[in-house]
Amino acid sequence: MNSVYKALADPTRRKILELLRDRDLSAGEIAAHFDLAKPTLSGHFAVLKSADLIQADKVGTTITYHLNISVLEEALLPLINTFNLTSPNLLFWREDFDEQ
Amino acid sequence: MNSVYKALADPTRRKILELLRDRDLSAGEIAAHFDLAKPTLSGHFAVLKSADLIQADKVGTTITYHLNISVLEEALLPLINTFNLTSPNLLFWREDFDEQ
DNA sequence: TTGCTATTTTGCTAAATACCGAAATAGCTG
DNA sequence: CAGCTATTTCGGTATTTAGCAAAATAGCAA
Repeated sequence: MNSVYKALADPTRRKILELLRDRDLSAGEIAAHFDLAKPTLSGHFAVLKSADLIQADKVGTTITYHLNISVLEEALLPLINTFNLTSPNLLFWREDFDEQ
Repeated sequence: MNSVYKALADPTRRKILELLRDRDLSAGEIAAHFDLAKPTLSGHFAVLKSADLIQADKVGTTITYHLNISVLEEALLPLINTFNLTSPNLLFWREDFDEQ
């Protein structure tokens, strides 16, 4: 998932994801956390959307963004697994589970 | 930390890291895996080095690159922890590191 | 020394990216 | 309808990036 890694390369976008971890936020609420113009943030939303990392839900004139955490997981776990970045027990446990 | 994410944003560099996971490789050996000119690869090595993701050891005329896995860990674990990316069921989605 | 090998540095494009202000879109309300 | 709000799209610039060929560096060996 190259688009996910590209999306994560920018600190503003990582911060947006972090904000959305706590709760869904509108574009304006997110923009309030940054010293950047709204069109700039809108561009970041588009990058995150095209990587499928966030989802937009429009109600009236407000667009609420929601974190798509499973996409982040799907993209990063291959990396984590390739480099054994977590305890190997996890994989062990999973294999045990499989046998049942 | 930002430099690590920037380094990971390019698929060629992710592939280089993946190659170095198995064993240390010289610049030329790495270059043989790609259809890119050597100066281009050399530029990628420089990016990975400045992110401290790899280490260069020169013996004679050969430069051998070594993966600095702890730097990758240190950079990614905050992300993994922030988003609680360790649920074991997701190991089902394991796929080749840079597939698509 | 000369030549060969491994690799980087230089100098240059083309493409991508981040940013902004202004304009456009779209929904709401009086 | 007109005006207000939320957000995006448009058009532009400045910076960064990925790529290459050619030149430079550096070690080795005849």
